Amino acid sequence: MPTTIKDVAARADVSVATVSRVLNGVASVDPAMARRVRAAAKALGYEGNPVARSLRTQKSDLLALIISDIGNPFFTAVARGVEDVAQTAGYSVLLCNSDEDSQKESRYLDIARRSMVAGVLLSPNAGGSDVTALQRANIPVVAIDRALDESIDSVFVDSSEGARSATEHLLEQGWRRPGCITGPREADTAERRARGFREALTQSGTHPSDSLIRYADYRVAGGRAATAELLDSPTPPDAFFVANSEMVIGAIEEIRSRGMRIGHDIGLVGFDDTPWAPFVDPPLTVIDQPAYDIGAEATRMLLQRVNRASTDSSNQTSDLARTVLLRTSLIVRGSSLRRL
Amino acid sequence: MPTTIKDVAARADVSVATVSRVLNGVASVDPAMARRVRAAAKALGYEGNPVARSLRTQKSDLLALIISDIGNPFFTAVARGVEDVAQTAGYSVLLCNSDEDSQKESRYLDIARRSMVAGVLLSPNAGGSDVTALQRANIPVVAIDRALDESIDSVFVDSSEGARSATEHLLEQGWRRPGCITGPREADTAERRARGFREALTQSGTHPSDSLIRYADYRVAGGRAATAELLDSPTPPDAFFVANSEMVIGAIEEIRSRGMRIGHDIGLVGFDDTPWAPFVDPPLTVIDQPAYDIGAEATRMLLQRVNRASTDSSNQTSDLARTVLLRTSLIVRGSSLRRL
DNA sequence: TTGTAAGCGTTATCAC
DNA sequence: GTGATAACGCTTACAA
Repeated sequence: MPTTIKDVAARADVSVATVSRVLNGVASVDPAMARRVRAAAKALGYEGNPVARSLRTQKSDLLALIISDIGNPFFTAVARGVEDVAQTAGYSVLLCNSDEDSQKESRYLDIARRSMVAGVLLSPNAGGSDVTALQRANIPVVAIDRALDESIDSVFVDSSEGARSATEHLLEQGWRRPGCITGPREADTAERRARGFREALTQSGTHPSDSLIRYADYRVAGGRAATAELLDSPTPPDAFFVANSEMVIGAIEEIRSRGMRIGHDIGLVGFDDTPWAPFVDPPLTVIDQPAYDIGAEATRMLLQRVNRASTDSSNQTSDLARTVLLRTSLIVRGSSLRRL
Repeated sequence: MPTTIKDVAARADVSVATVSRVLNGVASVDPAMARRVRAAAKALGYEGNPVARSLRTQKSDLLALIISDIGNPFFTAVARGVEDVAQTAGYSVLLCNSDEDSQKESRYLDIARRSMVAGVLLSPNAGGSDVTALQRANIPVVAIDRALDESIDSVFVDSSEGARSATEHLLEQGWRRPGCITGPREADTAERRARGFREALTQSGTHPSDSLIRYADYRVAGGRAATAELLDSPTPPDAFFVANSEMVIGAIEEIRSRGMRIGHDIGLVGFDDTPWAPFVDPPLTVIDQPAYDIGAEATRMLLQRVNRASTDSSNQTSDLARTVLLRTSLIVRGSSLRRL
């Protein structure tokens, strides 16, 4: 039986209304009384009941972060950024892993809404996510990593630029026929990365044949299968740009299993830096995303909306949605170099 | 304005009490009425308000999982196991990252309690965690990865056995002077792993000098510093057993920076398998923990407590705490082999 | 079997 | 400036 506001009121010999006012710093109360209240609250170790408060105010100090793959270091870095900013602003983060499963995702979206979270950060499922219920409930949403729709704030990197610079780098190193393994067709990041790949090829005067591109599932196994397919094609690529850090593991597996040597017979560039990238043999060249910053920035945007939503009772959808595009960077290591 | 129980009652032309009874399947109600209620609920898309329910029942269908490092693949695998079991049982998981910071941890512990979660899964902070408030509130706790205290259910692996087999393996491979880099003194896993290391040495007839053991912080940088120290000592080790997957990255960094070759000049065994362990140069030998199973099993234990706590009103601390010890396995790859 | 009503712990709207 | 009190949406005695 935790201390309630009643206990505090009784001890301070004031009404519960006054206690609430003092503790929330709303309206003005007699300084002496305020002191009594604060003393009583402290003495009793009063903490307040967030559930009751939520029921009454119809909101909480919880943020939901729904990510599509908790095993992906990119998302854990995002989560850190989110958490740091949220924490500082007095919010806590409910972290949900949808595992790229749209059923799980919509379940979590439901829970978030019904639990009256203050806002939702979402890395949308490849299939596209339905956030209309959230919008109807006036709960702000910010999309992370992938775009959602025009009415939703988003934070992500310029995927096609990243892909382009990866591919250009491969060509500069003397690889003749780069291939591309990207994510599922439904994911806009996958399309953008494929597009950047094509652009680089076109710009270099090569025709970007679709036979050099494979759409996989952003998973290790999918990456491996796609690599095998490409390698088995009549005119196999001599280098790969692989669009995330899970699939690149699969690519490495497959290449190794065929006895080919990365950095000699095959060039390789991944997407997303990881702690282990420097230690694989040879060290992995990657396109790095500022994952922490993505999380932090998205949370800042979300909290802006949250605050506006509470002040202004009007529907926030009237505001224009903002999109923040962060830059990737190329980190050159051994896997993309061409040693003969 | 979501549908409330009142709306359903009005539409079905019954009292709210009846609606509640039908939807919760408690007590018996007239079948015809029940049908009407269900129809109304469906028509209105009634979902129920978990916050109101929690306030009334003083519990929720949320589980809190507080882990000490979200960047560590071991914990993300644990999280997957937790989530799968929880999901199946109709619970959702609030995932919190304490980042090995006891302030953050106790903050999350507080939030969990005050949010009336049904139970808490905790990978205790190295410094030891205070869960007495949770126990007072009758919220079951299960410790993961590290032991907490005798009154708390726990699930973890036999750390000293794992460390012993790692060290024995190193000796069998012909390394003469294995060193050990373990976690912080306050973490019982760190002590246990150091103990296993010592035992293996003793058993082989060597005296396990403390100068071969370093306590670090389970982080990359700490692992690197400890490796450097050991390597700089008057009689440096020729092999390392490193007690987690973060620190082993630091160890590899340091060894490389000195131009030493793992698997030739230096042997190496890590703790925890990771997706990239097969690809570092040379592939990393590790002690593998069944992380997913740890999460799943811990959640099963927790849910047992949760159900008992709700049925039985007596204090659950009277039951004996259970400890489940899972087994590690040695995965031999190149880093522990001794090629001359 | 069903309905009425009392809470759960807050906040917010009133009168005073 | 302060205190009753209604309301948030639900569950659960207790009556009927």
